[in-house]
Amino acid sequence: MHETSMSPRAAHSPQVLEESDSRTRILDAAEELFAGGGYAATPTSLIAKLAQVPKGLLFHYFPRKIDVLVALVDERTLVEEAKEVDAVPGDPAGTLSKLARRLPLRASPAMRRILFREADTHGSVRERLGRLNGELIGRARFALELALPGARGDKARLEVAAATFAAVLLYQENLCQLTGHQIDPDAVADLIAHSLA
Amino acid sequence: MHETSMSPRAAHSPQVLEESDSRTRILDAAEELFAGGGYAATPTSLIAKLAQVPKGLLFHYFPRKIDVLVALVDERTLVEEAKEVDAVPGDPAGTLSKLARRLPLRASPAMRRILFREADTHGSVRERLGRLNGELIGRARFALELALPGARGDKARLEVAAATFAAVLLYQENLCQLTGHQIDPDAVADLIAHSLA
Amino acid sequence: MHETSMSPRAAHSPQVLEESDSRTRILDAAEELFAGGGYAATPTSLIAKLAQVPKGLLFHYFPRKIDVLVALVDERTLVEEAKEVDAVPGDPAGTLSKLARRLPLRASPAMRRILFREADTHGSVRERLGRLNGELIGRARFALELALPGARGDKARLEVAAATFAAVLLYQENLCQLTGHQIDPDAVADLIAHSLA
Amino acid sequence: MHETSMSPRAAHSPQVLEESDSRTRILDAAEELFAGGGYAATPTSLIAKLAQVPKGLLFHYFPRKIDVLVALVDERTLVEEAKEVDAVPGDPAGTLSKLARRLPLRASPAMRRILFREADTHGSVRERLGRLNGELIGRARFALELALPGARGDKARLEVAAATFAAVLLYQENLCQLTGHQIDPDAVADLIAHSLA
DNA sequence: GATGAATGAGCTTTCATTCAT
DNA sequence: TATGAATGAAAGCTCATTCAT
Repeated sequence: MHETSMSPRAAHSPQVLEESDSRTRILDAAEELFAGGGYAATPTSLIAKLAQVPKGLLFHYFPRKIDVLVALVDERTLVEEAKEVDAVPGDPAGTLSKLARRLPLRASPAMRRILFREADTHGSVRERLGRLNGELIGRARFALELALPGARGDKARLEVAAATFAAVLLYQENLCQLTGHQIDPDAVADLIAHSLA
Repeated sequence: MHETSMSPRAAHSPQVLEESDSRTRILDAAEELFAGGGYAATPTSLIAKLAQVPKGLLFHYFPRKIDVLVALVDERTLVEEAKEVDAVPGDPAGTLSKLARRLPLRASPAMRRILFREADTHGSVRERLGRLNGELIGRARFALELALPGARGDKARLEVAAATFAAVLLYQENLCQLTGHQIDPDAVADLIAHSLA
Repeated sequence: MHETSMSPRAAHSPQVLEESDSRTRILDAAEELFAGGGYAATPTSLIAKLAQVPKGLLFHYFPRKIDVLVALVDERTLVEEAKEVDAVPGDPAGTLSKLARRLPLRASPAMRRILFREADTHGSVRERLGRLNGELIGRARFALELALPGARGDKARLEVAAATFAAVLLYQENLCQLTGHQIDPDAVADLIAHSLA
Repeated sequence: MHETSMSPRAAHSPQVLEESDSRTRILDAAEELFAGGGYAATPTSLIAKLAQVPKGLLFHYFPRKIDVLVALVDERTLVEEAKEVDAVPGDPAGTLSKLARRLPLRASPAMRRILFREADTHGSVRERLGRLNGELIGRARFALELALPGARGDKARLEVAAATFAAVLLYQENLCQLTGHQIDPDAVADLIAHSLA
């Protein structure tokens, strides 16, 4: 409806998904391929082919291959400030469950897989992974503090609980699928809540 | 019977010890390099150089590069049957702590890093990672069952506790060091024990 | 009279001086870069960047890269007719010294370096280098004839003297600086004068 | 005689010219091409083709393209110590002429052309050119000292004469052929001898 | 005139793998 | 079993040149 009524030049307007700009298509392709086969094993030629751009254009935007990975990490793993944590006082299990459900923050599963795989190869990736992990722990800690207003458990135990929950969340998504072992975040939330009771 | 030394002779003659055989040195080098930079980013020439063997010899033992990885996974990630779990009835926290301290099973930290990184690339690696994870969970479950003879918590909760503990152990070793966030396994053991009380 | 500004208009309007026109800036940049790294090793993109013009504009003025070199040679190595040679009769040494001091003719040191380097690659460059060399020899010969009115030495010896002086002048500038060996043109002028005495 | 009596493997022995080893053929090809078109404008693929070796082998011997140039300079521009200079006392002109005829030292004309062209691009090349020039001047000075035992001219003038002769020799070979202007070294030797008389 | 994204051929280099010895 | 020269496909990257705006 919109497309036909606009103009013959509508094909070039940004809202037409099929024709998103080249740079974005390159990053899309790279995200998919890096997540699937790893950075080192993905030739730039394959990225270009999947993105349907000539190989030279890839290097127009990203002078070196590593710049594609860096751009991906810079632009697609933004860890937004935890504006509001949806905590339910007196219900730490439910609070953690809610947190788990909002997890993606702004990094797709593919991006998180990339962060894990390439972390020890490239400094900037490692730093982002650290930030993501830190933010997740911080958010879990904050949520638990709100959910347990009495501050019943000591600080240290809260910290451990937050780190454990973060570990399960990141671990499960990135690796349990590889092994086939599933962990139900809600059950873990429940477990942790019990331990703080 | 012996899996690392093929010839009984080599294993016994003392002077061979210092000049460990070429095949072993190749695997040692590959383990180090694959863990450090990843399989795809490690040239066979570098493996040969680090192992101090000529390039041709590497291909004598391992006709294709992938065979080095497969051999590594086959020979250096053996998950031994949990013959005995050192459980202390009535002390689930201590029991888990003991389990954590014996974790290496028979896969070195380097090998575990390799398993994680290359899991989604090579089927045989993925399968091993699954086995390792499964074995760890199973052992944690069994340990907890022994430590809590009354079977106080229901089966499902025990399972979640075991999976959570396994997740933290593997997560921390493989990724916390990358991010700098430390998790104390003993504190997690304590946390989980509390949740089962 | 004015050699750099082709159009009288540009030469007179004051505001144009600081923003010298794009074409000139391109040639300035190319002269510097070709002299420094050689024609083949200098990318057009670098010329454009140094000239602070967009890449496309360079190809607007010079459709092919080689046209930049040709324009440089055409416009910046003009060998002017030897209108007047400042000869001092009876003082061949002083006459040659004067000639040496006016050497630049109208080719900068950078342009002469370019002529030497690219001579065997591009015909038009080679031809210019030949003209420059010929003109220099001719001028030296003429100067010596004027300085030695008696025509004491035979013609052939005068010719050799002129060629030797030209060789030293061109050689010294283009290569002595590379090797660090200095030749004082005045001393050579003196030497040659003696040989003709 | 030797070849046939040695063994069937004689075909691989070094004295069979037709089958000189790959590394030498690569350097031969590079010398020819670098002298002709310049280092930067010569693709490694062309070197390999002319040398009749696969492209990969070139990089087996010379990991980077520049290493070919460096090897050429290292191995084919040896400046031998001037053991004996063939000086004729009382005949400086003849002495210089003799020197000129032995000029090649051990750098072929092609190698000398390469030294000149690539001198300002690569430090090691520049250094060799400097050494070559210095050695030539030194030899000319020494020859003149022997030829003029009375040390009639002062030291400084001898030095200038030596430098001038060296300049003409190097200049003529590398550049006069480009421009077509010939300088007869014997005539220059004569000229210089006169100036020292 | 001015602009910079787009293009693809070609460049240097890497690398797994082979093979004669 | 041991060796390293040999091989060529493919990788990352460069670059002159075009072209729509």
